[in-house]
Amino acid sequence: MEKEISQAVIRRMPRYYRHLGELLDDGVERISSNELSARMRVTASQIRQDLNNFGGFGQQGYGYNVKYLYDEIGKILGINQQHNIIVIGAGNLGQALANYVKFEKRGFVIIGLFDVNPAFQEISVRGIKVRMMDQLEAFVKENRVDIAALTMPKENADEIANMLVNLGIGAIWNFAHLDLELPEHVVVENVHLSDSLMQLSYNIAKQRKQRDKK
Amino acid sequence: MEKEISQAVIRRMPRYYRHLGELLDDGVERISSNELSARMRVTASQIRQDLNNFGGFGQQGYGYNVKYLYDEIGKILGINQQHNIIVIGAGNLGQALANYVKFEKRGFVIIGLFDVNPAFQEISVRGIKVRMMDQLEAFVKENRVDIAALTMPKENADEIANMLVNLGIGAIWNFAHLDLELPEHVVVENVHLSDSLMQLSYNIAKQRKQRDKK
DNA sequence: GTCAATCTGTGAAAAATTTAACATATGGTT
DNA sequence: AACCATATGTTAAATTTTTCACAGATTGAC
Repeated sequence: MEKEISQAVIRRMPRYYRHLGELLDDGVERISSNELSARMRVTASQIRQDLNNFGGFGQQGYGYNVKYLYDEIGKILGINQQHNIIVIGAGNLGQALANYVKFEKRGFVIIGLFDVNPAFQEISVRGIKVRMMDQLEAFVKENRVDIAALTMPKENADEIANMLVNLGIGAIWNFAHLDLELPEHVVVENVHLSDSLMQLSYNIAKQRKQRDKK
Repeated sequence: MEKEISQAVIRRMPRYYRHLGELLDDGVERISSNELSARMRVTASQIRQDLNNFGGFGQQGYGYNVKYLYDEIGKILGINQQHNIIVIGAGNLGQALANYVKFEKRGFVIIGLFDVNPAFQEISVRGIKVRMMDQLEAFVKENRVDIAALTMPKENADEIANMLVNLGIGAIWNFAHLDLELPEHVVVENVHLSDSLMQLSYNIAKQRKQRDKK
């Protein structure tokens, strides 16, 4: 009889994880929801509510043990287990992801990098050679792939995403600027940079209006 | 007496804009909230409520004129005016942003690219030479810069962000993996890729649980 | 020109999320 | 050992967000 935890809560968890990691690096051993609240600019109540969705990690009169809470949130987010990632699209963005060392510390390992452009065959990123798309199917069948990151142009993204799903891949990290049409059971996380930029643009205009009013 | 429009609504607007753009490309002239609802997998009611925050763009018995609505949302998002962007950090991610031609169509123009690493001085992206950080201040004073995109490592991100704000830049597109500490009036849009990846990771675990239960 | 079908804009209801409030447990101090 | 300050977990209230429902406007068919 587990209650579903809302995505609103899940979206906040990585941020808690990040701040706790920073506290850990700074040698802080314990923290109260109030202190964390001041640091993160959210209400202490929200922090306690969020955490209590997963269990009581704190102690009355003491607060939270930073290391313990950090580890627990890590488990919740599935960081305790390895995730193998392939990146489809070896342009700058694909290479940026492949280069990002920090991901590996969290168990996210880039095991393959694919592109249609033969020019990329020359390139290898952190020891991973760029493979051509016609090798994709064989690769996926030979290796466990948990996540496919789509960093290619949107034109054929939907087609390739469906192909990947048919090959058994259950999760897509989508950077292509479109909404993928995929079966229910596939987990999709979108990173729409242009959407983000437009939100920024809106808020710039809003801020200007507020300023001019004064 | 304007009511504040919630960020929840604003986050959805670029998605409407994107879908309307696709419809426009497909030559669709009009669309009802119901049709759009089916396409976008959100309720028709939400679409109508969202749009009505900004005004009545539709017509009873007819629906919405795609071109008109597209343009209106563009205006709302501030896409009708040019935004000059500088990118701090000329690594793969910075280059990816600088290379992304589509942004320019929406009025987002990358006018400068900066890095601390002298090795990048050789590189230029779409005609933009990478400048060294010591030229940043002069550049910002000579050019109107609306947005600074931070694509450098987190270590000095906060310091540089504050420097940029002191130079008069009012908006930060932050890709560094930390929460910036900036004055109230600065508009910040975060793109935390590792947060996104962790959310994906959580949802993968959740999906596995659901599947195994059956 | 009339009428049925369509579809928006909007007020109200329902649901979800956030914040407040507090009972109760723990730690540290004297 | 007793007591006060601290701080969680949790229930309840407040707020926000989403969905429902429908009056009224418009279109298109005949």
